[in-house]
Amino acid sequence: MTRNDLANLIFKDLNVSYEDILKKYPKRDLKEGAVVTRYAPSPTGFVHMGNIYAAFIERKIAKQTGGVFYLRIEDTDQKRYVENGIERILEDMKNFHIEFDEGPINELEEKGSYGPYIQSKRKDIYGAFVKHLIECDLAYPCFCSEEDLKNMREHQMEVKDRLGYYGKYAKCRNLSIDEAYKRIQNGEKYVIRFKSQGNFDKKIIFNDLVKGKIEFPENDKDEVILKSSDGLPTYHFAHLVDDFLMGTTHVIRDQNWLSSVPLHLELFKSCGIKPPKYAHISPVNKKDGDAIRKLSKRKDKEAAVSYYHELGIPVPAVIAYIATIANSNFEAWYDNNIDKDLDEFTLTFNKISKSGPLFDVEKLNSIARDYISRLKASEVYDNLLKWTLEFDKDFSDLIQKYKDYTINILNIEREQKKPRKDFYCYSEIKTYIWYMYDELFFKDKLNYEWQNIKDKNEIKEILNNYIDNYYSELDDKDTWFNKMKSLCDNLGYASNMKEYKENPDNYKGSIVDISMVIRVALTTKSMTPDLYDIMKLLGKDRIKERINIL
RNA sequence: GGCCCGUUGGUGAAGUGGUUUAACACACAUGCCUUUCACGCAUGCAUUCAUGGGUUCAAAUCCCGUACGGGUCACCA
Repeated sequence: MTRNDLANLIFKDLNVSYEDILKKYPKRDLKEGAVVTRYAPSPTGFVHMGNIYAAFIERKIAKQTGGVFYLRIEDTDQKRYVENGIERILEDMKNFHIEFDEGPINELEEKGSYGPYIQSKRKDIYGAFVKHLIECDLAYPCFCSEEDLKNMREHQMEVKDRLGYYGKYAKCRNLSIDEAYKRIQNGEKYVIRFKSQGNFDKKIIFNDLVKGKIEFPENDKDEVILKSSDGLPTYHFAHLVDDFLMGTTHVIRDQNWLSSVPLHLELFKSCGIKPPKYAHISPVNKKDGDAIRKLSKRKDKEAAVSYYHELGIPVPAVIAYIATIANSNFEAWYDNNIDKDLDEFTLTFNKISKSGPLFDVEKLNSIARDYISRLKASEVYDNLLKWTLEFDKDFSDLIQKYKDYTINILNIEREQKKPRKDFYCYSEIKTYIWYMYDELFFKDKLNYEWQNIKDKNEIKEILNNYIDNYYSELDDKDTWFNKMKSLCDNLGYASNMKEYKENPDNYKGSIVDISMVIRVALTTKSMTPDLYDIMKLLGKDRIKERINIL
């Protein structure tokens, strides 16, 4: 028996060879400096902000060098499969402007010539590689049962030895070819393990693009590379094969892979393949009381992609926030280049947080508020319409019926150097402007937020006097304000704030109180945008109507 | 337990041996403003960079120890 016989027995159904595959996947023809990255999720269909953060970085790094960014589905653990998982991933990514040059485009089809991009469809490819390794005496079948491994681990803990399948613990490593052959023929279950040549007492140094120089002991564990349960490779082996064949130049992945780097480096080395560059990024964190922990899809509502969609937080703002936590210098760039495309910003590895950014909803909201404030009224209208169509049908009917009117409302104190920053999301808008629609204003019992002046008679007197003797729709803002002052003088309220502050006892109140009465009467709210504009949009008849119901 | 990584204000952070008496932004507080709130403007908010020691004329920045936090040690990715 030779190793080749053993390899042939294990892969008797395989009809591609290692050499065939190498020929089938040529090196990518890229220009100097072009980077190839990938986003490689399990097909659980669940995308959360941590994924968006990682994918954003992966895509950005590739695209800014004129490289390739592709999607690879890592479904070697079939337990993780979720119906329509791929399509959901694709959709969420697309919503955050993360698109792939290559990869699956739905459950069945894909684009790009380095596929298949779904690992479960690459079984033969992995097989050919493993077969090659067995022939080269770099891999071997292992018949240890789960029970055996458990016992081994317990023993190791007892004698305080390093955990794992290595050195003297690697029992199947020295099985003769004949014995292995026989046991396989007898139908015994086995996995394929990598035959490590490493020495734990020796150090390797590698340069992580985010974390910097890191020193590790060499790998000496004979890790499983092919599982017996489904014949699919483990992550480590799929990483080697796929990232090599697909031409990944930079592997950007979660830092939980950092400690596997010695293994991966050895895998590449034994296969005579140049390893990719690595960048290990820390997960997005969240402050939970005093503790800092990973952003959790179960505990943190803001971790879910749907949170932004349902609230109507503008996607560009979320992306801008992601960019600011990815590279802190982005914020300054963004402030100075608000009109430029985000793709013009250059993301750098050494500015990526080593310890993991803290997700801060307040900060995100601030960016969103700022973003919406810079939009034109018509753009806000379009976005608002889109949101209401999905989440608030009644309101969407209303704003469509009064389209121009709505745009005018949204335009109050907008499209100027320093626009108002009232809302950070589209779901908030209704609570700010509902009173501008008679259909909503006269619908339910109103809850007026009266301030200093609460007396109904006083209020009515002020309002009637004002509407009958002062207000005209034709007035410009200065005239409007001067008339307000005259009203104050007439009723014993101070029209000049300075004088009022000096001698408050000389007056019943000030122009602030008078303005407030008018504001609350017309809107019920004590907080609104510019009163002059509101009144102008309402028109005198509707103003009268609102005064009369008091 | 072994092996790795990290630790600058309420938060994100800038900072890579010397104009750093630690930038900027968010948050917070106070004040100002010919209409409240908001916006805006102004001011305040780390004598100090987890901690102890060392190197140096000089350290947040380099080295060592300690503490705390995180990761990993699966036929899961």
